[in-house]
Parts: sequence; structure tokens; C-alpha cells
Amino acid sequence: MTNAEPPSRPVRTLADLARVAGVSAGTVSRALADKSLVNPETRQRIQALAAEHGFRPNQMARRLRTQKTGVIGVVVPLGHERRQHLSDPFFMTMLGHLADALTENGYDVMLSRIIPDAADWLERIVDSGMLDGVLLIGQSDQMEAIERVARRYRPLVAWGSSAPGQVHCAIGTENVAGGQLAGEHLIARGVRRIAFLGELRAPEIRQRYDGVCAAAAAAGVPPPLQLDTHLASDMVEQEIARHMARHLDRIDGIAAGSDVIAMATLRVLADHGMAVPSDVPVVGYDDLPLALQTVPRLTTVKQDIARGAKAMVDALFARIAGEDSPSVVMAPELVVRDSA
Amino acid sequence: MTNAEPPSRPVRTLADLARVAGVSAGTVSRALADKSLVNPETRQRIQALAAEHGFRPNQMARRLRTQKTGVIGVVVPLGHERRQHLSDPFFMTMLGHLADALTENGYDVMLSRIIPDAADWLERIVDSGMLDGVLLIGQSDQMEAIERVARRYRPLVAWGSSAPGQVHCAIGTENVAGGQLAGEHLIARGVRRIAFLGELRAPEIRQRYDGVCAAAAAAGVPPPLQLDTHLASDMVEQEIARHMARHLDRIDGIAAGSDVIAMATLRVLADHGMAVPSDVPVVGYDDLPLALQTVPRLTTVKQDIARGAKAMVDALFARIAGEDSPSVVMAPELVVRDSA
DNA sequence: TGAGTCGTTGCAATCGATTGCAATATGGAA
DNA sequence: TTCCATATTGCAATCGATTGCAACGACTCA
Repeated sequence: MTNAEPPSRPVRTLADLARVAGVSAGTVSRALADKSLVNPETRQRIQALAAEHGFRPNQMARRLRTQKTGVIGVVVPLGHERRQHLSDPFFMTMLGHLADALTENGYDVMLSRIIPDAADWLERIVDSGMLDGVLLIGQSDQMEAIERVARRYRPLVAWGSSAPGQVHCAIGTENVAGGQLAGEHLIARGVRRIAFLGELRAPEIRQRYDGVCAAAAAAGVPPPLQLDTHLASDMVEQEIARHMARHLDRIDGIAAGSDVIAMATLRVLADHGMAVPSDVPVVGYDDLPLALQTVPRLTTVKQDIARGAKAMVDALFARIAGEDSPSVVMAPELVVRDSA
Repeated sequence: MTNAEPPSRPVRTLADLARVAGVSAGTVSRALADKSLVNPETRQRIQALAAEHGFRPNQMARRLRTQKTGVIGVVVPLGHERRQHLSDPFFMTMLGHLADALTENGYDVMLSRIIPDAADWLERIVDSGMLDGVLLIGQSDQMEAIERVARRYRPLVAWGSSAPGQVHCAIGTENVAGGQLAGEHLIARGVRRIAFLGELRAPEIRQRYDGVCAAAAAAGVPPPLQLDTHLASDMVEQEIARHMARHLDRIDGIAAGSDVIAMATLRVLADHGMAVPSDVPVVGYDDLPLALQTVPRLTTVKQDIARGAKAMVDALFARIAGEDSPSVVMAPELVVRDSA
């Protein structure tokens, strides 16, 4: 018997281990996979040997052979709004839930933050052969690219809105209805001159704005004043400060396009010595965890991100299994706290 | 000439494209890699053909062959504190910077949130053959595991503290000095009975606490009252509320173990009708982006996360290139805003 | 015209694990 | 004792791209 201690992890490949065990590579492979074809004794012996030598099969080779990677791509397309950072709280919250659900199911997560400058950014991702499926956090302004790829690549699910006739599977909430909830709540609080903070190139923000407009129209109050507010976190506060300096005397309530915007607004209003909600009610959108942490606590339109993430993952798994999965649109919900 | 249109992406592999182009697979490979060995005309013809057919090489095969993956693993070990979520703002901020730096350099990011229950969790990651390098966000209580792996696996860099004789490369800040800054600042503001919010099992939190203690001892004020506060975001606020209900009358200043804790504290203090900083000054730790957004703005000890992330990536690249890279400890810095 | 060069291209091995099929051994039945 | 069914194991092809080496052609120069 060769009692030479292994000098420097000589057991790197299946073949190495096979040599040590005195069997063929195929047998080792089957033993490690717990296939019933191998003799139980041999199997246990090989597994013990594998553990002893700290052997781990090369995933690259395994994946090439089996044509499954066990990796899901989570991609954040940053179409307009290039300065928006990956650390945006909404993305991160969504990503956290997604990553949890995915890893629980044994998948790895590959993260991509993409600025879609090349027209084929999405095909480059799905055709890389690296991924078993792709999750898109947001559609940005890339509807055509997404539709084009979805026509031939099934395991693809996006967070966002779904239109009739849309090919790709999208999970999202009814943004127009959500905006309407926000508008109605402000109006019920006596607000007449609403300001909407958010820029309209992002489709979901535009829909929220449309909802606020609808609420205003229905109640017979003037249409809201729309003020562009970008999402890059380092800029929001200055931008809002500028808006407030100029328009604060002409408004008496604020609907923010997102909680991040709402939180920055709270900050700016405090600088102006305005009390929230007594001087100016503010309602946010998203109901991120931080909405609970602000002073005052944020009244906001809740998108159930945890449920959305779970729905996305479920839909993706269904598609990976070859089944079909419909788009989902969830109802938003007004969460009344202290800011409005 | 065969003018049959490609029916369903028949060009999937190098060999397919080679057949279409009438050359061998090797030539196609070289042409696509812009090797000088191939005739410029052939090269252009093949590249045009590749674009026309939307051909993308299978990354799995490429990586198996070249033994490089172009993927960096970013892993968050959750040793103690299992309920801490991936969406923790500190992780996310760090992850955002890391991902930006990595993707700028052409690497993909594989994300893992790990609960190290298996003893070999780290070797399982580094030996998977999937990764060109690994970045650890935090050391948790896994120093031994990290040291063990670092002894034989070079491209590994952690965020955290470095002790003399430590094998693995760690980038971090001087937490004791940071805690001291916080303590000194509170004391200079007239605080005598400091409360420290944070639980001591996490080494970096313990060091910050030690720093606060040192400051107190040096100034001759009583040692701080330490109150356990976990990091799971859904629990913090209740926990702090309980602490405050019990101890608020016995303290006159608060050093928080992190900005997240500080922010929740601000919330709770508002509920108690306490003014910050006039009734109770509060200083945070980290200087996350959200420290700018709170009301009042958070006075805090800054860890330059952006710089830290860059340092981690630089160190990792050096190690991938076979060079060596030392641990780095950066000096924290007190950022005085409005909360203390 | 023949030898030597250079520029291109093809051939075939390789990365490491998986798996269909063939081969062997073992036991039981006739 | 012979034959067959069954349980294990080995062999070799395969996944798709990369790359060292050999081969081929054209061209130059003697």
C-alpha cells in the first residue's frame, strides 16, 4: 500500500481520484452522484476518499457536459438614467429577496448591471451559455430588446409592466392605480395643489404620474405640477432643493415617484422649516424598509417586493421546467403612516 | 450558393460557423479572437458572418479550456447573526461599489450569501472551478476558515480587520480608533453617560465598543452602557425601543454600532419626544449614503466604502496577476453633521 | 528549376466530468 | 454442468472552444 501522504492536493480531477480508488473515472462520477448503479460499498469507499482528499468536481466541465449551469442571471438594465447606481435601495431590496429565493433553491446568482449601449446586450447575456435563466429588474426603455429576445428565449422574467400582446413574462404592480391611491389620499387630506416628483422617461414613474393626474381630474382639483427628479442618489437632494426653493409656495402636498425621492424630500422640507404632514403632506411609493425608519414615518404606496420577487422566481422556475407562466400584475396598497 | 435562409439559428457552435464559412473551427476561433495569424480578409469575412448569424461562443467551453472564468465571487458570510439579510444597507453599498469596479474591468460578479454551517463552505466556493477570485464582505466569526483557505488560495481578499501574522489579505478600517472618535466627540459635547448600541459577537462592533470605552476611560467618565442590538433590520427598531424604554433616563448620549442602528435610534427617540441632539446626541458609524438623508443629518464615523471597495478590487487583481498585496487598514474619520 | 521562407490554414489533442453501451463477473435456475 | 439474468464496472464518445504543430501553397532568390 502506498502510504505516502498526499504532498500538495494531487487529487484535482475525477481521474486522479479514480486512480487513487483503483477504479475508472466513470465509476467515481457515478459514485459521487449517488447513482444506484454502483456497488454500495464502492460508493461509500469513494465518497470517503473524496472527502479525505477534499475533492470537488470542476463545475465548468460538469456544466459544459450537462448543459445546465445552475446559475441565474439577475440583471439591472440602466437605459435612461445612466447615473443611477446599483446601490439604489429599490434594486437592492429586490435583489436581496431574489438572491434569497434563488439560493434556497440551489441556484447561484450572477449579477449584471448593464448600460444597454450595444443593441444586442440582452442576447449577449442569454446566449453566453452561462445561464439557466435570466431575471430582469426593470424594463427601463428596452421593451423592444426584451420582446425580441423573449420570442425565442423562454426562461426570462422581468419586473415591470405587461401590456396586452406582450411576449415576455412580466411581474409588476399596477402603477396607475398606485398613483391614483396616492393622489386620492392627498386630496382627501385637503391637498389641492399637488406636486409630483419624478421624471417621466421611466415608464413606471410615468404611470404613477398618470394615476395622480387621474385622481386630480376625478376630484376636480388642478392637475399636478410635475417636477423632474432623477434617481442618482447623489443628485436627488440638490435637485429637490432647487424645486422646493422655486415652487414650495405654489404647492400644498407632494406625491413622490419613489420612497427614495420621498425621503430626500422629507430632508429638504426639514431644511425649509416645513412640518410634515401639517404644512405639507408627503406620500411615497414602494414601501421600502426605510419607509419605516424616516421621521415622520412615510405614508406610501406599497409594492409587495417580497411577494413580487417570489412570483418572479416561481415564474422563472416554471419556464425552466418547460411550462408556461403568465404575467402577473399585483394590486398596490396604500400604507398610511405619519407623513400624509 | 445555398440561399436558404437560416431556419432556426443553426449556427450555434464554432463548428457550425466554420462550416458556413468554409473553413475549419480553429480558423474561426482565431479570427474571432483577432489573432494576427489569420488572413485579414478571412478574418473580416468570418467576423461579418458571426455578426450576421448572431453567433456567441459558448462561455462554458471557453472557460473550461482556458481555465479562466472571468467571474469573481462576492460572498457575504453570515456566521453569527443569521437573520441579517442580504439587503443590509452596508452590504449593499459595498456590493454596489464592488460590482461597479469589477464590471468596469470586464469581470462578472457571482453573488453568494452564505450561512457557514458546513465547515468547508469556503473551500467549496474556491475549489468550484467557477471563479477567478473571491471577495469576502466581512469576516464574521470565520477567521479560521478564511486563514486555512488563504494559505493555499491566493486570489482572496476580505473586508475586515487584519491582525499581525494573519495570512489572508484584509482591507478595513481601524475600528477601535473609530469608536474612540465617536466617544471623544460625544464627551466633548458634554455627554457623560454614554450608551453603546450593538452586540459584541461581531468583531468589528466589539472593536468600536472598545474604542468608545477607551475614550471614556481617558476622559474619566463612566464606562459606557452596552446594549445588545442585532442587525436584522426587521428587529432593530423594537429592540432599541425596549432598550430606550428601560434606560433612557440613565443616559445622555448614544454611540451606535452602525448607521442602520443609529437611524432606527433616531426613529425611536422621536417617538419618545426626545430632541436630537439637544436632549440626546447620537453618533453613527459607517457614513452610509442614508446618513445624509436622516432628520437630523447623522453625525457619524466615516468608513470610506468606495475607497475600500476599490482597494479590495485592486488587491484582488494584483493577486490574480500573481503579485502580492498587503493588507490595508484605513483611518476612519469623524463626520460632524447635526445629530451630535 | 529547385530550395528555402513566410503566411495561412487544418488537424487533433486538450480542458474535466458525464453517460450510453459493452464487458465482465456473479449467482441462480434448469 | 450449462446457460441466462443481473449487478458492477470499464470504455470511449461527448459537450464546444482553444492552441501547438504540421502541412500546404505561393513567392523569392539563387
